[in-house]
Amino acid sequence: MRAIAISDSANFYVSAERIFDPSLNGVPVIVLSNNDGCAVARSDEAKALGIKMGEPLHLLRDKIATHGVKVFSSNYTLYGDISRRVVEVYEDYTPNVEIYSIDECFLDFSGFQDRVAHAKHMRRDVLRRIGIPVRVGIAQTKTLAKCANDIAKKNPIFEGVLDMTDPALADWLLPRVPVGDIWGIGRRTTRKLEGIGISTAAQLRDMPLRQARALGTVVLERTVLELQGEPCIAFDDVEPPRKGMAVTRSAGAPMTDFDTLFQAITAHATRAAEKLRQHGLVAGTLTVFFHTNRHRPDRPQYAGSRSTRLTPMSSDTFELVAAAKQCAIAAWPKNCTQNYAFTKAGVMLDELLPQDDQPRTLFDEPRKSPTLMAALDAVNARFGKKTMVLASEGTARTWQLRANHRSPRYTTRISDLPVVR
DNA sequence: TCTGGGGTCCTAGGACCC
DNA sequence: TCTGGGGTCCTAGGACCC
Repeated sequence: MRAIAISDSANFYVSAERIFDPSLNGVPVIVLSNNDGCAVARSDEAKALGIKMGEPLHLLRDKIATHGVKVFSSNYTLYGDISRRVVEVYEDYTPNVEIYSIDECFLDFSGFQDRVAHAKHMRRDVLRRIGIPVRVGIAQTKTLAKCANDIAKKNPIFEGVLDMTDPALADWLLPRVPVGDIWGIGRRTTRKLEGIGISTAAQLRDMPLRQARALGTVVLERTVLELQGEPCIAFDDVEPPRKGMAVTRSAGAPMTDFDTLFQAITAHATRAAEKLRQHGLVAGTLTVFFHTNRHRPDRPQYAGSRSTRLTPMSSDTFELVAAAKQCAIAAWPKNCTQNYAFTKAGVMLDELLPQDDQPRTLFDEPRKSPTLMAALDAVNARFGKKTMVLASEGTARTWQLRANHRSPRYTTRISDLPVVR
C-alpha cells in the first residue's frame, strides 16, 4: 500500500545546539531569528515558560533573566550541515526522500512490512549517529502524515512514531484534531471554517467538495481529498526548479543615507549572485526594495521598490550590483525633507533559468565574466567569505546584522572548535 | 532602544489579440 | 442604433508553509 512518512526534528535549532553543549539539556533554550530579532526555536522548557514562537527578544528580557534562559543567535551554517547529515541517515531507510524543509523530510514507506518498527529503528539511528531526536508520522497522504506526526509530537505515548494508515485509527483520532492544526489550514481559513461549524479534522474531511472549493479555493478542496486518503500532493524526490530567490535583511542599525543603503544592497546582490552561481542559474529580472520600520508608525514611513530586466540574463556580481544600483537610485525618495531611517533592504531575482538554457541573441559577445566569477568564488572559498568584495560594499558595515549570541560553527570551521586543554 | 527570511500556489481583473 | 466570443499574458494581492 501507499504509505508516506514525514520525519521532523524536535525543536531543530535547539536540538542542534544541544549536540555540542550537553549543559543545555534540561534547561530552557531559545534560538533567535536573524538580527537577534525574535525567538524562532524553543526548547520544551522554554515553551513551558510561555515563550511564544516569533516573540521579540526585547519582550523576553525579564523571563530570560529570571529563569536563566540560554539564548543563541541563529547559526545557519551549523543547522544546514546537521540537516544534511540527518538526511543521510534517512537515505539508509528508504530510497525515496523528499526534503521539505531544513528539519522535515517526506519518506516513501510504500510497500514496507512493519512500518512502525522500521520508523522506530530509523529514529534510534538518527539519535545515535547525529544526536537529533525526530518524530515520524505515517499515512496514505502527505496531509494525513503531517497530521499523524503532529499527534505523535503532542502525545508521548506514541514514542515518536504514529502510523495512521489504519482507517479505524484515523476515524478515532481525527475528531480530536482541531481544524487549524491541519497542514494548509492557516488562520484565515480556520476562522472561515469555524464560522460554518467546522472545527475538527474529521468535519473537514467530511465537508462536501463543492463547498470546500467555494469557501477556499482548489487548495482547500485538495486538503479535503487528502484527508479522505486520496493523494493530491505528489511525492516529489526530485527538486523542482527554483523560480526565484531573494536575499533580504534587516539592518543592525538604521540606514539614513543613500551610500549606506547602497552598501547593504551591494552585499545582498553579491550574495544573490553567489547563490545563483552555486545553483548554476542565471536571472532575468532583478528587484530592489527597502523600507522603514513598520513597527514604528509614529515615524516617517517610506517603502521603495524597483525592478529591471537583466539583458542578457546574468549571474555576474558586477552586472547584478550595477542593475541593483540603478534600481536603488530610481526608488530612492525624491525631493524629500524627511529623514527616513531604513531598517530593511533586499534584492530579489526572478525568471531563473539554468545557465545552459539561457537564450542567446544574434549580438551576444563572448563574456569574460564566467572566468572572473569563478576566480572570485575560488578566492572566497579558500580564504573565507568576503575576502574579496566589491568596494561599494564599504568597510563600515554599520548595516550588518546583529548576532551577539552565535555558537561556534562546530562542524564546518576548524578554527571555531573549542580548545581542550 | 530592541520585532526574521525565505519560499509556493492561486485568483481576479485588466490589457491586448483576432 | 446595433456592440461577440473567445484566447493569452501580466500583475497585484491573498493565503499558506517552515
